[in-house]
Amino acid sequence: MPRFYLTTAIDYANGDPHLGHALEKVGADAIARYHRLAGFDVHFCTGMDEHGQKVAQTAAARDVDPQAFVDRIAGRFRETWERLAVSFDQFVRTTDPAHKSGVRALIRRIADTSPGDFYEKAYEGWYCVGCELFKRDDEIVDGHCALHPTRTLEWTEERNFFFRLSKYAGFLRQLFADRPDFLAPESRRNEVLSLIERGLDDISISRARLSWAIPFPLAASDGVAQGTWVWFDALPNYLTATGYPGAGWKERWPAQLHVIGKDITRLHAVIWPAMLQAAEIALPGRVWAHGFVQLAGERFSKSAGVKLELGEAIDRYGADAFRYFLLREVPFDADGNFSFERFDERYHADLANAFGNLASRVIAMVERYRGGVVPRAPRTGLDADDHASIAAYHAAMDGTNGYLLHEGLKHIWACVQRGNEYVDRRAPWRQARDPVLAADLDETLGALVRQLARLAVLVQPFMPGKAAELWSQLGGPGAVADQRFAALATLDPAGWKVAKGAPLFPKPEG
RNA sequence: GGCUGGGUAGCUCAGCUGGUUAGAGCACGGCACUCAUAAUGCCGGGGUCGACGGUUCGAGUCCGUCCCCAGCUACCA
Repeated sequence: MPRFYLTTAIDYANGDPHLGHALEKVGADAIARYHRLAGFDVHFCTGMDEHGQKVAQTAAARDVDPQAFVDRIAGRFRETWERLAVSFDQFVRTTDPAHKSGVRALIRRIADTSPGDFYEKAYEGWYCVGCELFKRDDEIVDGHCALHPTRTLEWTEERNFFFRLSKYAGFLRQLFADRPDFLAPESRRNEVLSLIERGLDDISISRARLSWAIPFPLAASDGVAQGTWVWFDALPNYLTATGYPGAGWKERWPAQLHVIGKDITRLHAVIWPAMLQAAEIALPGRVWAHGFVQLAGERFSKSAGVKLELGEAIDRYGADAFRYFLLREVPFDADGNFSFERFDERYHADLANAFGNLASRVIAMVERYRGGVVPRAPRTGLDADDHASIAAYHAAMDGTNGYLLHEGLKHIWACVQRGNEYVDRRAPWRQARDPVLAADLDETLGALVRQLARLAVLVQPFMPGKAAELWSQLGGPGAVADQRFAALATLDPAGWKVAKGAPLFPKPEG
């Protein structure tokens, strides 16, 4: 069975999960579930980035131990993803002992494999004891730190380790030439290409005085202990999650796909490949940079003040509808908007009226006209037309053209629309009135249940809960999650016993 | 400041190498149907295609200038 190891970005443990985090996790989950249905042996990894000055400061401000603080945040993220049915197989945390030792092993390996890629350099500047940070000129007001005007700034020198990123410009240029699909969508790829052409600077990768960090494994010449700076701490999580450098890590690595936000493209498409190359470790297959959700047209990000209670949005119609809305409304290769007005519209139009009601009317007619048993029936034009839509669905979902989840949903809904048209055109209630038309009625109902069974599978990556409900109402064997796309063309529900349940997408009264 | 992408119906968008009356979904209006969550199907109204100028027999579709939005990036501080 082909393997498919995919990851999401790990989120910074400095606040609660929000809509932006949710888009990425839900999108990656749809990709993961899609690949399971396509027959891949999927490993889906997500997690938390828990070190750094900000975390330490926030924890201190609340008078708690940093580890206790991140434990609590990580718990809230996990709970949120579970509530959203994100089917991760692994939840990595950068404070995990295994991650920490993996990072140190990776750094030592680079030092061994590519001696000279790490070097020490002195850095000097104004240091604020209050912030425990060097300050840029624009952060200094009247000779004092803007945040700590009562403290005096100290002109300080410290030695840090640097990574010779500049050395890898040629390698990266070659990488992007050889593997045009390494980074997508194309707009992101072009940005990174121009970045590389402009030239790359070496990056600083350790900090003295950084206490809440993985101890940097190489000794500085001045004897001052260094903490590992973010690049070499967070990025390797994808690798350490495989157990690196322990036995068996190569069975999972390299990852087939990193799903990230467009704001961290540079880290994943430039720094990360260079790090791996320096260690002579295989590169991941692809990096996919999704866009952002905006709220009422305003930029929504970890630091922005624009907020929306995630719980409130999920509670409105449930996790499945929330997942559907996000992935349908926000193009997965660009930005999109979230609004409750739009959410309500789509819930009613797409889910309740079109999809839910199609299931409802078809199942009701099978019960009423055929005692609940799906009649044996020949294939029809409905099947043929649907298969064209299904081909388009795969083209949007399987990665060959990127991961255009919104397009995938669009093609599923073309089937839904076709199903409703078919019902009206065939008018099974009329066929039911005339015994001479019994075979026609069988054909109509058989075609429709066949379509619903297909739809349950196609929609499963997006709405796993509702897909299972529908599958169960149809009387399908086993679990919908265990179905395979390959078997869809020959899927035949003849003989299944349907049982109409509660509406799939009930409308709130009023 | 530079670079990239974009500005098309109320909303979200499609319109390939220029060619008859500019399309889809949602929203809105009318008709049909009654199996269904008063759901569905059909028909329809609605757009100076960011602005101005140009090329052409003919331009959302090409060229120039400008305005606006988003992203990447630089410099100053």
